[in-house]
Amino acid sequence: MKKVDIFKKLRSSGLRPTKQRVEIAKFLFDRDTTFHFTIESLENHLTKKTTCKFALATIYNTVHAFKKAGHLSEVDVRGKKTYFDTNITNHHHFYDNETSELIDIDASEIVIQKIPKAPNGKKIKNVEVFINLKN
Amino acid sequence: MKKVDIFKKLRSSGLRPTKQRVEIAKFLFDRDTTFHFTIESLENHLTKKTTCKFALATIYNTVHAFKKAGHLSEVDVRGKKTYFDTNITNHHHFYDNETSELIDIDASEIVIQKIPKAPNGKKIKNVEVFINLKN
DNA sequence: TTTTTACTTTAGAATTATTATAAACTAGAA
DNA sequence: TTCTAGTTTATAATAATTCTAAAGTAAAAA
Repeated sequence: MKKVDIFKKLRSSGLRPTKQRVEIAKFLFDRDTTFHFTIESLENHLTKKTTCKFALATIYNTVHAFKKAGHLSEVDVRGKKTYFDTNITNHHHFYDNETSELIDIDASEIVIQKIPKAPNGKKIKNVEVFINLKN
Repeated sequence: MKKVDIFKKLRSSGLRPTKQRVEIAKFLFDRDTTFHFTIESLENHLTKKTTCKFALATIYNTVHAFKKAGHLSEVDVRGKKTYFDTNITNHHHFYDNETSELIDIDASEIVIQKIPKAPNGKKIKNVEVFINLKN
């Protein structure tokens, strides 16, 4: 992923490229592997590794705008904090309870042989597999 | 499930059978099908359908004691509220985003053919399948 | 380039779900 | 019946998140 894409991400999310937003986008999208984070972990990084100031609200707003635009997905993890994922493809997760770490599993790595059909007038939107790990 | 079990549930959770706890246990366990709830939905029912008073803390404490004793399980659902399930067997869920409703799927209804092996020194604790529904 | 306007950031307040606290109450043992 | 340990309760505290309104800034208009 190239740096130039960052501005595309911002534009397509309806966001002006301010200092803060560029730093957030750079950190989230200018990387090769997918990345899992919480607002808290993102804030820690930003305040440590960049020179500019970040209000929490700015981080929340920017992350939500990216999510709304489809550049980030949200992962359901037991607990209070919301986890986000830069991988927006259909995929699954390992979750390590000891370290609270998420690991992506490519959709092709899991094959489901049998699945119940959706109830009444409903359809299946997507299937998420969550594999809890232990030591 | 019979009413007599309720006292067993309470005892095995280390709880004295107070008015409030008996009502909660009766509502949760004296039923044929599994039940999904949040603390809020449980409180709504209890205040409407019973004569005794419930402090929120009592509901939280009782539900957590049941969970700790293994009489309730927790379900990961996107959102702020914690969902509980009276089905403590290994099973899966449909989730209807429109109605915020959970529906149990028996473990035997889903067969997984291919699954990645756990990373490094980790083992698979359990596999949860979450099927999102749409209209 | 300057002005203007609409969008942004920010600190702090508000909200929501949950947990902790400490005083008044109660079940069950003695 | 009395006593003691466990309970309920209202309220405060905490944690994550969202809201707000004033001060700041990017980009369009002049």
